[in-house]
Amino acid sequence: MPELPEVETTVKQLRREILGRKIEGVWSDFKKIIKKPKDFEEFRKELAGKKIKKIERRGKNILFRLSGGRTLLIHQKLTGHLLVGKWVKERGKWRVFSGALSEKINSYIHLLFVLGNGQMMALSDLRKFAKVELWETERLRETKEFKDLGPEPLDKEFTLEQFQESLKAKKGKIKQILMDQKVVAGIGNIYSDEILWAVKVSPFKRACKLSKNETQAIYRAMRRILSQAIRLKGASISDFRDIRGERGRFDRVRKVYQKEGERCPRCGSVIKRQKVGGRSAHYCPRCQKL
DNA sequence: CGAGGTACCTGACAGC
DNA sequence: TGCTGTCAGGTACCTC
Repeated sequence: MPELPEVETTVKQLRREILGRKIEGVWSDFKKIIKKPKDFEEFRKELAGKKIKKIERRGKNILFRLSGGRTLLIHQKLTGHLLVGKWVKERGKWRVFSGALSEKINSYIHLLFVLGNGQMMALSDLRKFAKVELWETERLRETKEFKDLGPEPLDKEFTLEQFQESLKAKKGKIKQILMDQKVVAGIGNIYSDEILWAVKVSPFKRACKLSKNETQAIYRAMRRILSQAIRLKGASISDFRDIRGERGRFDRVRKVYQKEGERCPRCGSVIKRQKVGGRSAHYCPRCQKL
């Protein structure tokens, strides 16, 4: 899935394109993607006529604040991405009619919101892991998932002291801790690898064993790299696209993620890949010693 | 509580 | 050409 920078890119572009629009209709060929309400007809009825008043990001979640006190939540998981344009269906596939520039045919559109002017917002999702939920805004705030979400790493209020405090008691490996949405919201596999390479810390190092200097370096690199990735409109290593179907440029500057067997740009050693908690960590065995 | 496995899906790619 | 196994930006849910 898109991580924080990719979701932020999407949200910024959506604000420009569809803020203030009314949802006129909903189409889906994979209704299981809508987790709440379970019944698609109910989902369709509740959305009909709602106006998109605000679009926000919280961690990796996209929140559409709608009229009538409702919030539409979309989590894109691994391969979901939102596209804005106008499509027509031809031989079972959605073809771009207007709006999107580079994505001419998309076989993975499973949910479409008709927004008026013939404009549409589509959720394309190869692996169908994305989740879509419609909430009463107040109820959503009370959910465990939301209350448990950690601070926004780019928030001014999120201080180094806070970060140090949250790592102090963690026995887990730092890579896993960085990806734990309860510790910090929005970091996933790409950016955790890139952050740790930047500060020469092993992904296997226990969070509680980090020195003050290391923690500070991670904190700073986290903010720097995420901001840089947002400026570059995210990473399109797999199939993330922005809402016009265009690729992000972070993958051009990444140093280790999915670069197993290549040379470390800093010391020339061969980049290794090793599992950490079920995910692949990519790192330089020389720069990032345990 | 934490750690680890599995489930949810589809597709690309390597090796036989 | 197929078949098999592995891997893929995430997270929920289960068991121990």
